[in-house]
Amino acid sequence: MFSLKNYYKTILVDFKYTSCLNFFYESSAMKKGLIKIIEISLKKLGIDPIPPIEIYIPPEESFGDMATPVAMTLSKSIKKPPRKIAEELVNSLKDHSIFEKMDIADPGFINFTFTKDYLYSELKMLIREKSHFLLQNIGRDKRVQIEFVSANPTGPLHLGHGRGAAFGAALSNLLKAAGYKVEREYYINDAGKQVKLLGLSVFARYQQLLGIEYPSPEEGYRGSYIDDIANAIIKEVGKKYSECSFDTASDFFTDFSYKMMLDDIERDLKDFSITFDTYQSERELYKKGDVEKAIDDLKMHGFIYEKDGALWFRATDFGDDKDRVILKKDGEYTYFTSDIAYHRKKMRKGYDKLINIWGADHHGYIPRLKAAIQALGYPKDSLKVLLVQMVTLLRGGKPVQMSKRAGEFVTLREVIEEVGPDTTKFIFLTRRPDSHLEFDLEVAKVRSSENPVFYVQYANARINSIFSHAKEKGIVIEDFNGVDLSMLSLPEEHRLIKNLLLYPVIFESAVNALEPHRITFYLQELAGIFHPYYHNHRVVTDNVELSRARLALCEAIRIVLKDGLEILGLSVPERM
RNA sequence: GCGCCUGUAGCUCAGUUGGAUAGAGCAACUGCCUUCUAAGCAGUGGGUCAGGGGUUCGAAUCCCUUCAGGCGCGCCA
Repeated sequence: MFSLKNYYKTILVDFKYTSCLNFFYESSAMKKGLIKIIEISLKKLGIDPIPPIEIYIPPEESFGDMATPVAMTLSKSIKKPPRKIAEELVNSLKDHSIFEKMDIADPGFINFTFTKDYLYSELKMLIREKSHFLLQNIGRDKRVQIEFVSANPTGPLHLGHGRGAAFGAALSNLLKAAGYKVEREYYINDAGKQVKLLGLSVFARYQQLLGIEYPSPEEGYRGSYIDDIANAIIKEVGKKYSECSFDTASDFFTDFSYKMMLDDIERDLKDFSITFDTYQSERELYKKGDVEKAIDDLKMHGFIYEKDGALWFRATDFGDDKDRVILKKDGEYTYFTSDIAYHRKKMRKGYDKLINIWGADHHGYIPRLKAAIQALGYPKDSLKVLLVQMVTLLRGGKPVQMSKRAGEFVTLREVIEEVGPDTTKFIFLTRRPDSHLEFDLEVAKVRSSENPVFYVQYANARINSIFSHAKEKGIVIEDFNGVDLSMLSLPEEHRLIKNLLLYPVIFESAVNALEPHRITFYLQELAGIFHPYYHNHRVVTDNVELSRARLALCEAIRIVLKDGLEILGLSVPERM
């Protein structure tokens, strides 16, 4: 009988692995193990240098479990036909007990099929050591800060912010699961013209609501939320500021307004299950002298000059299109200036990597910020800016009119209320962030009964239900160790096991590509194998041993589903 | 004019960073609830991967070019 212990021994003997546990838990055993085995065989065959070994899942299930094109890759450099290389490699791998078979396909693909015993042992590992199986220490405790949403507190969140929020949160969860130390931050633009304009817009509305004629600012903010703030102020201070000038009331109105807006935003995010670890205020950067220090720093390094009565930063020294003003001739700083200070502060906190998630409309801003980071003496790629493309909101195929000026737009809150938070998130997370997204309210709503998100969640709920049923029948499993997994002999069961064991492969690729949506697609696939299996075969039957084995399989599925759903920031309902 | 993103089935989107015969969901049509949940299952149809050229064993994927859509090119934020 195959035993895991023997397998470890095989590896120890063959490859002189001093720490086989690392080898197993570092990533997918199936993939990494295979890579290692091939590398060693190639070395034995006298091939040097050994190229990076590519392993992928074959296009047809019948081909095998995993495949490599390495023979083709090598063909040129060692001047041998790919088929010949493949044959030699397969030959040298023959002794390994984990392969049921190895096939060579034209022009030189090698297809590997694992033994069932190997699959069972890996499945057992998944169930027994789930934290090790799921937590792959790719990040090695590196500190990453992810800044996202950071919407100006001058209006409610819209759907575009929602996309950034869903993506940012999922990415944070993903990296955290991958062993990074992740901090999520929201940058509050509470200084500068925009919040002041908000204050003025509210001030005008305040006067109007008190029956005093006062012009709303030309380019000011409108919409019912402005009324809400103005009414809240009336409730708070009554007519205290009626008929006084904006100059004297400016601070109060501005502060009151943006703080109320910020509360709203926080509440919206909370209802979307998005949380942050830290908030950074722009005002605070000025107050604490961070902005001054940043400018001094740049001056010291000689990247600042004066022209036309303003101070300029030599962004062109680092590849930007033009130099940028950091102190205007009217004595005000630009938005960019505080942003330099902000990122300087971030860098000085000692993160290994900064990730900013921005709306794609800000892409033109990247070169100047990266220029600033380099001018401050940090490597260019210490900051990674991920762009999230725009969202077009439709209703029944027709664009919903969005006029910020007229205050007519659909807020994130309204969408969540109409469509539901999980469905909304799922729609965001089934797309690459850089693809333009069409969000049709009618489609999202109509589909909400048959939405893919429920398909995945339902699989988990179903499994819970199976376990309750098993309990009623008197089958309770305290320890899966004693379960005989070789009872799982159906092709569907082997498919499920293989799919589960591939989760770490998908996970790792999602981490490396910074693309949580790969998890979403994987979960749909897993659920798509489980549901038919459930339909065609009963888990709990009179055959107790078989029932126990199938329950173990269900347990493994539940572990992976839950892990994936949690990474995506979706709820995991126990029953539906 | 310059820069960034996108173009894949009727619709919305994936496509393992260059791999084998390009996939899923929705929509359409046909069946299945006396069973551990029908938010489920089984089946059918659907493609010039925007067009053209190139790179190589191999391209939806990389390079060039044309076309189409979106966004950006402030001493605004």
